[in-house]
Amino acid sequence: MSEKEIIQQRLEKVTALRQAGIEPYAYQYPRTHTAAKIQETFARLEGEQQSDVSIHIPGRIKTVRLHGKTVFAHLQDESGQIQIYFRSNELGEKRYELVKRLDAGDFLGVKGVVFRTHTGELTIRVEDFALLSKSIRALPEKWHGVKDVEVRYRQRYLDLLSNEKTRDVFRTRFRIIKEIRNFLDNLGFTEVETPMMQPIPGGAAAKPFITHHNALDCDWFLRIAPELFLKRLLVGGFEKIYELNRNFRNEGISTIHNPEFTMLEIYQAYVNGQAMMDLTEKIFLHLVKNITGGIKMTYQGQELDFTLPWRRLSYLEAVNEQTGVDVWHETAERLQAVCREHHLEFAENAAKTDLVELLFQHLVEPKLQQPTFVIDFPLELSPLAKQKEDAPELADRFEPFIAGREFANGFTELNDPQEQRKRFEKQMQKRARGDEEAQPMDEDYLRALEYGMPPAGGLGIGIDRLVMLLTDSPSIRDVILFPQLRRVMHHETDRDETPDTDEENALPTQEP
RNA sequence: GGGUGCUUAGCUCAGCUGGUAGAGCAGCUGACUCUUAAUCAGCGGGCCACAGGUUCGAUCCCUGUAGCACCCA
Repeated sequence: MSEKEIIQQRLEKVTALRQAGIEPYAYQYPRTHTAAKIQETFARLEGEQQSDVSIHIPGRIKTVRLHGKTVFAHLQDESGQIQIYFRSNELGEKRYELVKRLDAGDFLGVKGVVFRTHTGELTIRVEDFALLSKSIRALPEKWHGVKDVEVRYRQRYLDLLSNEKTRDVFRTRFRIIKEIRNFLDNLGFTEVETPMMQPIPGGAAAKPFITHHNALDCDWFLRIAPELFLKRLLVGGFEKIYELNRNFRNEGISTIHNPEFTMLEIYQAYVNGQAMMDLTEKIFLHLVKNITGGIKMTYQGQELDFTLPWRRLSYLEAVNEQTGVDVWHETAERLQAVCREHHLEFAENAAKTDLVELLFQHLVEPKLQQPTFVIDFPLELSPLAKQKEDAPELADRFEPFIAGREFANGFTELNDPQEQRKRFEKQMQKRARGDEEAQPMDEDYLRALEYGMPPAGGLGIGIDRLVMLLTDSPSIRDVILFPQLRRVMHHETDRDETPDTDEENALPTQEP
């Protein structure tokens, strides 16, 4: 039977139910127990015993096994599954006829007593039931679930309702986020909110998404980072703050990049980058212990050891070691030659630091499997970070790498407004040379610094990659509920059913 | 942006050297009052992603397009 015919048939069931005086889409159902609660409460029920009182439980029918005068089915709710058992002689012929018309996928509420079957499974002997919502499409295959990755991402609800593992990953994701908030709140940090729509997209090296404000007739940008606004809050007197929310970057999509992603940024007044490095270790250790249960864990078959302290590695020394060249003191020509040796492409006008960064990304990063802090980045790559006290060409900055990936970025915040202005000017020169990711001048931010910003440490942690790590997921799409995919116009079946409407009318519009 | 691969029933998948399509699940009919991937007997269900080309004939070969995946930039 084709999909269309199944839908047609189920719609006929809906009509038939209404004619019989039964509303197939209910408003509510009382719940005394969840599936997990039943398993827990009646765990010691044995033999002919059954619960003294009737319980009520709503859920979705996952499987149905029809046996003439009896029916077994499994009901699934958020907590798990419970078997339910219908008997013709207990329900009466008329009610039993309705049971036989139920489909996998329907939401059902049942009232009954709990007992254990001969094969030992806790089961509800149904005394009464109510249809809560009629499903008119066939559920994914009960044994394999949805496998097609495209369906899993585009119709995540099917993935969630048919694959236990997917539910687990997202439960863990939201537990991680909650755990981070608890951890920071306990340390006295305040969670704040700053603009998602910004007049100047700053705080990171990335291309922004552009949006348009109609009333003001001007372009705004979806933020690539909240950094510059959070530091304005330091100027305003906040001392320990964090923001945990979405950033948007207009870049390619890959297994570790989604155009919108979740970022945690933390700022603390009166401490330096070293303090933020300590905080990074504490946060990671806390999460690894809480989520995986130990201090060592496995990611994609590789064991990772989070025992403190993590290895510290100088950025330049690491590149020197991998290239066998003292990169900082070489000419651009020599660095270009080294890049070519390793088959790395670069722009003809690339600055020396860009070439060194290229070498770092391709030769050093893949080697950093065990948790490692890379420290002392070139200042030119760090326009918002303070210089190292004893090495002004370097930034007082660090990035932790795990499994060959960057997980965070932190530094002592630059609070000298004159120096910050110079850094912006240098970025503007890069922009003029065609570097679209160089950071634009932000006069409003400079003015804030001129009023005085306390010394402070800052830290940003990419939450999606962190969740990938802790759930052993190979792709960022596995940890984002609705990852960004290309637009598909309409499904074949939807097209004929959709009435002809003007494209404009189909879009939601805001009332004046 | 470049390369490679995938797209067959609602779902999970077969399909040989080019001869017009198969299974299991789900669905429908029937049997069955402790089943659990229930079982047994039967029946339906396909624009083989889309558009061209080659051929007497294309799910299969060629070209293009779309979506997805992986690798590279």
